[in-house]
Amino acid sequence: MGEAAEEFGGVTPDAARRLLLGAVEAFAERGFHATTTRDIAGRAGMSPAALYIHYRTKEELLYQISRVGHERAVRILSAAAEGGGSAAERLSTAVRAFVRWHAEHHTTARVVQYELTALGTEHYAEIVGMRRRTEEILRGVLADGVADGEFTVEDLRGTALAVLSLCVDVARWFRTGGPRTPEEIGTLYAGLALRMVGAGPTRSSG
Amino acid sequence: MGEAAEEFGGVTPDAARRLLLGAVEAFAERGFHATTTRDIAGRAGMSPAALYIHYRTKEELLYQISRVGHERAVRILSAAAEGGGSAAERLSTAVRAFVRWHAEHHTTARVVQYELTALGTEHYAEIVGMRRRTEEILRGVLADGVADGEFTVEDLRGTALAVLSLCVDVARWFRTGGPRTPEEIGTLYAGLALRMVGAGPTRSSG
DNA sequence: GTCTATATTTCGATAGAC
DNA sequence: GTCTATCGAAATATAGAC
Repeated sequence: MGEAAEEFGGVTPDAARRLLLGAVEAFAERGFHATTTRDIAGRAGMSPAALYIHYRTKEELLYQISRVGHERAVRILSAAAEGGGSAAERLSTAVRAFVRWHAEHHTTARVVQYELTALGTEHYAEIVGMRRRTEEILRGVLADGVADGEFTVEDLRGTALAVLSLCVDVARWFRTGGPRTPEEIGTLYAGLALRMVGAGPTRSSG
Repeated sequence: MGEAAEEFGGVTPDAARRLLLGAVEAFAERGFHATTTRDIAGRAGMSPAALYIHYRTKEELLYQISRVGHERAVRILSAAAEGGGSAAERLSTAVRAFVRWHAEHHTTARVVQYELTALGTEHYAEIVGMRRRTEEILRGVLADGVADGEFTVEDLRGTALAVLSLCVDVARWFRTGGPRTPEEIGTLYAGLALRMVGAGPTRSSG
């Protein structure tokens, strides 16, 4: 199927997982509102009615995708950001891992990052809370680097947001089979992020 | 109404412009597929049927918004990128202007940047062509800077795409009344872009 | 050009057999 | 737990009066 299988491997029963994977693909291709429950059920090899045995509404499918995806994204970012090493090393590792996830799991990531607004009010609020945590984690690394004198950043909040923008947007344009591997993009972006905070390798000025 | 009025001021007759402005607002808030023609007509103070006097389909509204918006965005970027000065000056001016437009006209920009996939096949192809031009313009500035020795960039294509990601993503998160003005974000991002190409002011290494 | 009224289609979700 | 069949609502787009 797709690279989304890895994210939702723990979902049971089997039919519920197949429906979730079908929904990820469909939402990523067409968007939540343009996707029909018939389409989702069809991708899972089931009748339209079968969807409602495992999920109460179409929105609940989006919520589960969004929740599990955000949990994974936060975990990946925090594992790198709160690991060992200098602020520069942690920033580099965090951006590389975060970007790599957005490229490798671009189908899931696209839904996670760009279909938020289709969530119901309460689900939306919950997800927004997780996204705030994401910003805080990255801002913490930048603050550490500034305190250490490793980074030169005037607008901490704005720069952290910019680095996140860079990472997240990978999900929008990445296509499997393109000229760069997820690993290569991760390495490129880690270098760009270091430069953005004033810690990157610069030219030998001329 | 909104900041979109400026973009579409030249559209006549009056009813056609009001419908376009209503569509921009609705598409930006809910997305193309979640927006009803009744909603658009309602925002324009008209009946649902009146829409079809001025536009053949809902998709044609999106196409007009997308076309005019992309034309404006390309013009803003190219005016700065192909102006005078060093590569660093042109990059700085281009990013500042491009970001500022995405912030000031975030409603239009959100539709322009994130509702592309709802376009019909032929319209989509036309818009993709304009977006390729956008990438080429920015890549040209970066190439100039590398040739001059002003910039240090290994992956020209990847770095140009990253700078564009940064600019475009402003339309996703910007809210009027937030802590920063469009001008301030433009200045911040111009500095970040310079750093990304190895031309930014860096710390006095310790 | 704009309205009221509606044709036609399609969608999300449910009922009931198995 | 899955299916066939379908309900009721809502959508895009059109018809015809004014």
